[in-house]
Amino acid sequence: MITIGLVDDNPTLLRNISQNLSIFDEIGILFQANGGYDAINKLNNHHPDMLLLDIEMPEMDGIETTRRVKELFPNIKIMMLSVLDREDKIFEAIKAGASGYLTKDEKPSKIVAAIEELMEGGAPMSPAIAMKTLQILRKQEVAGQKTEVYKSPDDFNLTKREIEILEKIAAGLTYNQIADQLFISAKTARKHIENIYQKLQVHSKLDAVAMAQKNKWV
Amino acid sequence: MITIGLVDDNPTLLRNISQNLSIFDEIGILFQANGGYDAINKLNNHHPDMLLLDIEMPEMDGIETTRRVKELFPNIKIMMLSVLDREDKIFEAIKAGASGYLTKDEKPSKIVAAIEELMEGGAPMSPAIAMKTLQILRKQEVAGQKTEVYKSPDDFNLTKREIEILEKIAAGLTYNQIADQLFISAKTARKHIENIYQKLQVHSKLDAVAMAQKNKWV
DNA sequence: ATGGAAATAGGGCAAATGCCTTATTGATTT
DNA sequence: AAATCAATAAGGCATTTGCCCTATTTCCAT
Repeated sequence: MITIGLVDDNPTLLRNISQNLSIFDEIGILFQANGGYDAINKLNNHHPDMLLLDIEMPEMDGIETTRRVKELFPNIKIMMLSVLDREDKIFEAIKAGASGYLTKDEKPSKIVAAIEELMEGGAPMSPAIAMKTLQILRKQEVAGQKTEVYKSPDDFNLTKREIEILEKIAAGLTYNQIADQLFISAKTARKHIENIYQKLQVHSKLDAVAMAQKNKWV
Repeated sequence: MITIGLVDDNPTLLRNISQNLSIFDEIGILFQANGGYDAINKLNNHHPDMLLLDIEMPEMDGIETTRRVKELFPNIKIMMLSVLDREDKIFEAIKAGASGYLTKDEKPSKIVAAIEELMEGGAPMSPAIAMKTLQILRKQEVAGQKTEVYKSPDDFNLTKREIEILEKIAAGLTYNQIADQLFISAKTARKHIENIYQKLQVHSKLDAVAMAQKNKWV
């Protein structure tokens, strides 16, 4: 069962959503809060998998709430709820740490689907919002466009796992730390790194990171 | 009914997907193509609502195909199919004009849901890919507008010699190589580096270099 | 079904690294 | 003149790293 905290300053909406979701067995509403402060307060006693968070609230809005919740409880996922699909709000929300973004007029079944998708690591968004997100991405991309002489990890036959490891190296982790974070033995981590060195033709972590940075893999 | 063109160089996969989708009445497969050229060719006679497009193809890959299709038929929507979820491919694809991105292992029902979401103007993505997209967005954001406040080496009381050493570290040299280049003993080089670590509050070459880069000393 | 990656895990060893200590010399500051 | 600091040099030691080796399991493709 996926546990949820509901946050909205409008009591009527709070009740509506709560009722709509109560039909579904796979969803459990742990608590309801009427604002950002109330939500953070209740998080001290309840630990839901995710928050459904209204973006327009007085005092502390959804974005600021997201920022604070993410700081205190990084593994609680955040789904933004909004009546509007204001472009600037979307990317503020994503920046703050939200992973999903729904308009309030979605059908309950869609909301449940979105909740499940979020738990699977996805980023469910209502269509109009998803489209805005793509637009933002395309725009941003063009702005940062360079002479693209960067090689792809494919050119070196790096596997996904190896790229993952490379990121950890770049983060300055030791073999043991990498092993711990990826739930593998230190020996395996070292083996991966050996293979990376082979493929990249380097001979130290420093060289590997330099290579990764030069090609913008990190 | 939503009409579709299927493009994949692998005949087996082509057949599989086609069979899986044929069960659903709301989907109609207008044509199948085994590559980018073939697809563009067939688009002259058929006009589907969207293309399901394999990203890894010989000759013309999914991204190049997307670019050309979007140029010729801007209102045909593109859903990328891929076995991988490589970050660089994702944003290449989005830039080229794709609106959806699925891994091939999705269940048929999910694929159909994604197709419908795409027609509603959304941007359906498999969870892992959606997460990558958010990461790209967050990263791009930081790159775009940053008022970064860089510290000076003086703030850490680094001496000239120490900065010189730091540059050598950043260049990936070992203690011995640094010693050779600066005409000092390896012991001295190591001592300098110890002092640098002290002052920067770091504990490895990697961390020291990261710090140097963050503050634009290198 | 069979072969080949990819991911996992481990042994062993020499070199490099990180960190502690002390010491000398010259330059700068007080 | 004394105190400080930067730069030099060295000894010692535990840990990490780089690089050999082998081996199993799973999954994918021929």
